[in-house]
Amino acid sequence: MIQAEKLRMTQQRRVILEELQKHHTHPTADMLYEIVRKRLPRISLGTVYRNLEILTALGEIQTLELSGSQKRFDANSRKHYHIRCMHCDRVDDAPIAPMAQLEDELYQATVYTIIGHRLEFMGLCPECSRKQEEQKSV
Amino acid sequence: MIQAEKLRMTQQRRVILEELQKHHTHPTADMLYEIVRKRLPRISLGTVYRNLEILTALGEIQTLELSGSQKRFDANSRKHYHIRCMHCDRVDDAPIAPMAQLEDELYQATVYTIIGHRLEFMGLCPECSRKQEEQKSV
DNA sequence: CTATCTGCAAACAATTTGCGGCTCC
DNA sequence: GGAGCCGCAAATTGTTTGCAGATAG
Repeated sequence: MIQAEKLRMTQQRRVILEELQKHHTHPTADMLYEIVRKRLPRISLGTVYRNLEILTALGEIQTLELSGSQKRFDANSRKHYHIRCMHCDRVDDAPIAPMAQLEDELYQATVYTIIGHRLEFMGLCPECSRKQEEQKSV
Repeated sequence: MIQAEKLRMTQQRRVILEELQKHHTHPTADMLYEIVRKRLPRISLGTVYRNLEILTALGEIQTLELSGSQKRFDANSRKHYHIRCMHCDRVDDAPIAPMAQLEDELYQATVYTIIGHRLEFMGLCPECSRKQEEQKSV
């Protein structure tokens, strides 16, 4: 259990949060590590992981478990959906509102107590769509 | 690229498929390994992984990338949603039909070419719901 | 001061892979 | 007979953790 009042605002924690807020690319831990390293060259990947976990527990950011082998991090902690490019792994916000009513549909049908849902779209980003079109026409 | 006509039906491959078809628990690779080991004690975990990958490529089964650190496998290769118990990690089919119209909603709003979506529900299974109720009343 | 935090390196967990021998067709 | 497969063990990948020294408040 993390107690907010015991936390310090270290240089590392502040820079990690600032850089995540700046980048809207939903970076993985190691991508963010490379970004943060430009400002704090001696930071370690372990510190990045530790702080991302703490910031998530505080509700400052959110940890995304999308398909793919790596977690992604998002400075926007409000509920929203994502779309991922199946070709280059780019992740963007899906511009549609969360649909709580999806859970209502299940409510009568399941023996589970429903707590939430995750919706993720798969597709091709504009760049990869274009490349694929070029392929076809050859 | 896997070519179906070059594949053999080995004992291992057949038993892995049979056991996955028997169990509707959406097992992880190591759970299935333990199950299959009762019939083929000398099988290796690597063989289980290799065959699950091949059977997925053939469309015989599907690999589920739900939240959590391990992949799950499902002998039902048709599109359907799942619900996972946040407490004990049990996974069941979510008894509602796939909603292709979710993708229509995004269609006009995004610059992506939409190819599909994944929807996963989180909740508490009956056993864990009950246990939590008991906790409260203490 | 001192509890919390960091860098480092080792540990861990899930999955993948190289290899030499085996087996299905 | 030989391409495809297996068991085994080592490698890889992403993430977590133990520890001794550093630092925020």
